[in-house]
Amino acid sequence: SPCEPALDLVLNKPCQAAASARSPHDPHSDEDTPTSDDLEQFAKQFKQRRIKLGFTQADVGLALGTLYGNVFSQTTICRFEALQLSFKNMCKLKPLLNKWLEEADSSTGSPTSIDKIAAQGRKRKKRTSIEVSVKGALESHFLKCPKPSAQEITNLADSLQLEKEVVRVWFCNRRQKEKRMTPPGIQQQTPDDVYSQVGTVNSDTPPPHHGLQTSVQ
DNA sequence: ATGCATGAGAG
DNA sequence: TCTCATGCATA
Repeated sequence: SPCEPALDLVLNKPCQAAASARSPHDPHSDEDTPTSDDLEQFAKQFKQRRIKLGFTQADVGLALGTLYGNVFSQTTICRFEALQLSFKNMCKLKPLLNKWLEEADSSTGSPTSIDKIAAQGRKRKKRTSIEVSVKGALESHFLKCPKPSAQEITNLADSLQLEKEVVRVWFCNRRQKEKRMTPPGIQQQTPDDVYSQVGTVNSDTPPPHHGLQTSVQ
């Protein structure tokens, strides 16, 4: 079968090797590649401030547009806050959101001009809803072969009675999901869980510092 | 908050 | 065709 055990469980991690050829002590290290933890911390702080300031995710997305010309949707802001974007994407967005944040609370009540760049005419395919049982089938296939060939996609689509294109896109989206900073299949433990976990009769202490997720269940 | 989709860019 | 950034529409 054309599908081989190409289990590239290579968890995407910032390939931040050298490249930081700057002076030993950098005062304001703001223009450097942040670490996963930096992003996590920032995202949390961002969301907190955003809410305290009384803005919705959509508000922020729009503000970025009227402020820097880059409009973003509520979806993107939401995913940023939840770390559901790729590491690279997070890094790109952070500076923008950071600047908005600064301008947001220091702003002397300057009314945000509402700039609408509406109107886009493009037939968008109606979202096809995939049944749970079918999703389960796709998921199991994905675990065995995350990158099926065109032929396999066709066969799979046929057996599941779905359009080939739908299956193809499903795999693309599923792969992208794996590349998020917070991939699916991992339970985000709340700070409280950390304590309730100390009592566990377990000697082999889990990774001292989180960061890399392990396999999916 | 998230599922399925689009389109640009790379190959 | 795939990846990647991004979002409409819907749960």
